[in-house]
Amino acid sequence: MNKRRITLKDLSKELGLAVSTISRALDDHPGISPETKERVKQKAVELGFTRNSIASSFRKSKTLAIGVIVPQIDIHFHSLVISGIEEYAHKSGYNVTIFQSRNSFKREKRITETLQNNMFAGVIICQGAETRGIDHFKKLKKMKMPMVFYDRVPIGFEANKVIINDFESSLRATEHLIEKGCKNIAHIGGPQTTGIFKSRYEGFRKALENHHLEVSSEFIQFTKGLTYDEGLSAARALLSHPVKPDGIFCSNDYTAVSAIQVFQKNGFKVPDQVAVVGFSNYPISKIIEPNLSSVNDRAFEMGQAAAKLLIRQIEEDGEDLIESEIVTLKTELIVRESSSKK
Amino acid sequence: MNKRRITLKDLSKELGLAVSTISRALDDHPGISPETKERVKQKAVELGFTRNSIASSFRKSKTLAIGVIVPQIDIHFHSLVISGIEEYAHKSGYNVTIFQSRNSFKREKRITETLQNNMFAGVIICQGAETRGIDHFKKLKKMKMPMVFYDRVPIGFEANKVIINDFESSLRATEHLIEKGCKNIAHIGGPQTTGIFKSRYEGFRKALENHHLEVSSEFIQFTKGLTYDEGLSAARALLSHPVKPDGIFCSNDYTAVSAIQVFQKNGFKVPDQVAVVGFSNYPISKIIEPNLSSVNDRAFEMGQAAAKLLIRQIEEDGEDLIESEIVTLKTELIVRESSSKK
DNA sequence: CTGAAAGCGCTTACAG
DNA sequence: CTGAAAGCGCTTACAG
Repeated sequence: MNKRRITLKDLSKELGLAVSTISRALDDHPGISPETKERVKQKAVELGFTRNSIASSFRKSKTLAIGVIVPQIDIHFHSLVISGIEEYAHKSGYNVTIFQSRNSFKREKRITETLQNNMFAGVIICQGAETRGIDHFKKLKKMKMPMVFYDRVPIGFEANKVIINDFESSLRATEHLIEKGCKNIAHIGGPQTTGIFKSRYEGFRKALENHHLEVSSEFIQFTKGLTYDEGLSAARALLSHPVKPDGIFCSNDYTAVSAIQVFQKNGFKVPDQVAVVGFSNYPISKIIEPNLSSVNDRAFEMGQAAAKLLIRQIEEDGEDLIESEIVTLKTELIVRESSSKK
Repeated sequence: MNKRRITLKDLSKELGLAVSTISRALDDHPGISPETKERVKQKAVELGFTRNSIASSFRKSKTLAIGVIVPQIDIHFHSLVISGIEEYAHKSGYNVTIFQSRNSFKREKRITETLQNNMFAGVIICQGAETRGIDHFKKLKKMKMPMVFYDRVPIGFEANKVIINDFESSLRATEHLIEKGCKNIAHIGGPQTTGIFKSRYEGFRKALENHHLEVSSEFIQFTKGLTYDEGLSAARALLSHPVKPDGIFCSNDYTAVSAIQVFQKNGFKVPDQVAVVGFSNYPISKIIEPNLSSVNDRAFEMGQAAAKLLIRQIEEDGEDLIESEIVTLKTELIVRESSSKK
């Protein structure tokens, strides 16, 4: 037999106080005497009362739950972001519910429909790679759902966003290679249909331009998903040309590791003959030998910032002073051995 | 001005049908005529009605939310487990809310208190390293909260659990080294206060015993957290002895990578002079050179199995036929170059 | 400082 | 096949 949960009514009977008084006492409502509060709280502990937060949310028609839509949670970048979100949300009394779109547009749309059911106070979203159109986001916006996007954000859609400056970060990373004396710098990049990878490529180009360096088209290797295996192929392609690069800027760390390994295996010294810089500062950058220089993309802080922005929006509640805000986090180039030429 | 959400009552007025009929029609209740169902559903779409699931949960006093307590979500093993949980839960119509204990016992206790508020239909838990006692779990159990533990599970507490056979897996991994001809096998292990790491060590011991091999205490290196850096120290300690190991079994992949690097740097050939096997089959095992042999710990499947077990328990609802169940997943030793001696 | 009462939006047992 | 009504547990505006 299931024991029934203790309710306010039970406490009310036990203590001979009105249900409303009990509720207020537990809330530390100002107009309740300290003695009463004490009695009520003691009894609540004694009977093992916990407020039914479903009933409470229902009555107040607001919840303390945040939804997060990510392409895939077991990608380190995303799990770090979620960790940051959870950290900040937890401090503020919110729960975090995760949804994986697995880069399926259909699934992403279905999730946004689920989110329209009042369960969530707000949503944090990283778009899937396959996302076409933004009607599903527009629908959420129309029903005033507080929203924050991060990393892969919809363009041409006014909303709160937390991003890093991919262009600027890549420009600086490439300039670092130039300062180290590299003249023939190659790039291993991601799909150019994705804004952030396009920006990283453009930052790379801009750095070369600023320093009047040329780059032949064979030195630009775009991959579909920046995987380790694609990185191996890209690096081999770079090696197949008569002129060899003396520096490589990669749009993530996996491909940078591939580049290091392929060049080393072919007798090149890293960093002296070819310097390599990656992007994301994954744990592997401190493990691979030589240690990999990489742009710290601030994933954890990105999560915290997104949660902060969202919760502010949830709690300011209607005073639509701010239409939307774009927070750009500062990145940092972490220089390690792979680009430390003498 | 906020538009008010559409409710059943609105549909009722629009269609001249009772609220109860609307509710049932949307539910595909058998006793409603197909024509009525059609009309109702059409109108619902037209007005953009979505059921208020808070109200529904409240009324039915059950939710479709699962809570997951993990030490830290940005550890690859846990993010993979969560991915598996989300995958299965999503298919079954459940949401997944995550909580990080960050290995703090205090935090873990606080989270279990949060979970007692009716918001969650069940919980999946991986204990924190610091957990002392199980009173907080007992409390959850007493209020009939469906629970499943995975990986680091409480001993002496009857509950559903999903685990792998750490002892057996380690025994086999060590025997693999023995079959490859290793005679002096060392071990880099985790804290022996944690059950799974103790079992891995014991599996290692058992394999040696089965083959009448001795091991000196200097060959057993326990670390606090199996980190890469601790692995480096442990490997150096192994090297500092006059007799060198010709095989190393490590309780995770990070320390295995450390071992490979330290031994290589000191002129040892891996696998020919020293063969190495890790545990967990992390992505890095396919990247490090030589590629690392490792035990696939089935993290994703563990998540799926845990979700399946939990949801079954939630939905069987009272028919307490099964007191508790322990699911043991089969692991698999993935042999790669690091242990492929000729 | 405390209480009585209404009502949030839904579901379901009961009635016809 | 459809409807009227009760009620889940809480919060809050109103009254005193």
